[in-house]
Amino acid sequence: MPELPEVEVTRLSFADRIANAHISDVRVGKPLRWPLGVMPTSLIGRKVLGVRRRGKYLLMDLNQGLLLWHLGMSGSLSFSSDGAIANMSPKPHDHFDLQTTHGLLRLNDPRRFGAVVYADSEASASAQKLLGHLGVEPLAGQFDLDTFHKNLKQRSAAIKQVLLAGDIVVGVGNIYASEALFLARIRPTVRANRISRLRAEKLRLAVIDVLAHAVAKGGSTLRDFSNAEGQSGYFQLEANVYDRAGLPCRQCGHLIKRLVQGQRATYFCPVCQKP
DNA sequence: CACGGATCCTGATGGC
DNA sequence: TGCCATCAGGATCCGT
Repeated sequence: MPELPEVEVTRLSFADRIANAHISDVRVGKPLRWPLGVMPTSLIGRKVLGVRRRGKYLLMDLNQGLLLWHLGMSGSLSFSSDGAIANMSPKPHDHFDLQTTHGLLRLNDPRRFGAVVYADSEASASAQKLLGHLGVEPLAGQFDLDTFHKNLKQRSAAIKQVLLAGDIVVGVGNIYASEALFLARIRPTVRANRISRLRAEKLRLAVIDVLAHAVAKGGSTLRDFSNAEGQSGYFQLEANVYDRAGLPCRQCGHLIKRLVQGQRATYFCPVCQKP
């Protein structure tokens, strides 16, 4: 479900409200992608210091250790400060509850590709196994052209798949990869190491632009996205190419094409986007 | 070490 | 209406 913008919007919707809360209970539902890595009851009494984001992970700092949250393909978080949701019994796909003195943080994830993982510190092996290989943050001023272009030159895979891999720059998922490549006018099948410095700069700016814009719009192109306050689902950002196979390009009118790369759908305009 | 494919799981959708 | 195949926002593991 979530790419970087959805994760960030989710974070913004509850981080302030949960800060300084104390964990009063933990409920674990069906197994998620990875085990929690600690006895759930051992978290009771700890204090939530804040919530950061790294790529598509949310990092919840506790006064001792931290929790890493990932929403996978179909996950979403809800947080209720009042008692309304706090008293609601879990629905079938509610697989993790963090009850705090400020409210209930609940993970709903039908496909269970998401996870909540405890780590003693961000530098610990369990955290680094998940975070250690991640690329730079695109919206934190660390995403510079020299490094980006140098990294692209070392990769022979298609640029779409290199973006998705997340080890050069994080947060670009399947929707925004197609959208960014459209904005940069680059064909998704172009090998990364064949991209000129000039085109790498266009792509860098396109990635920043599409992600920042989606965060600012408070949501995304996702049909069923809702933040942790339950505000949902407006399709605010109009996709240029994603899920538009057979429809006319908004720029030139030619028909958008769909192809499959690494078992993932890719959409592009064969006229606007050059090999 | 980078690449391509298989894999985890459930629900929605479309064709017949 | 039922059944089956296909597809879906992610990321890891494995063989090459």
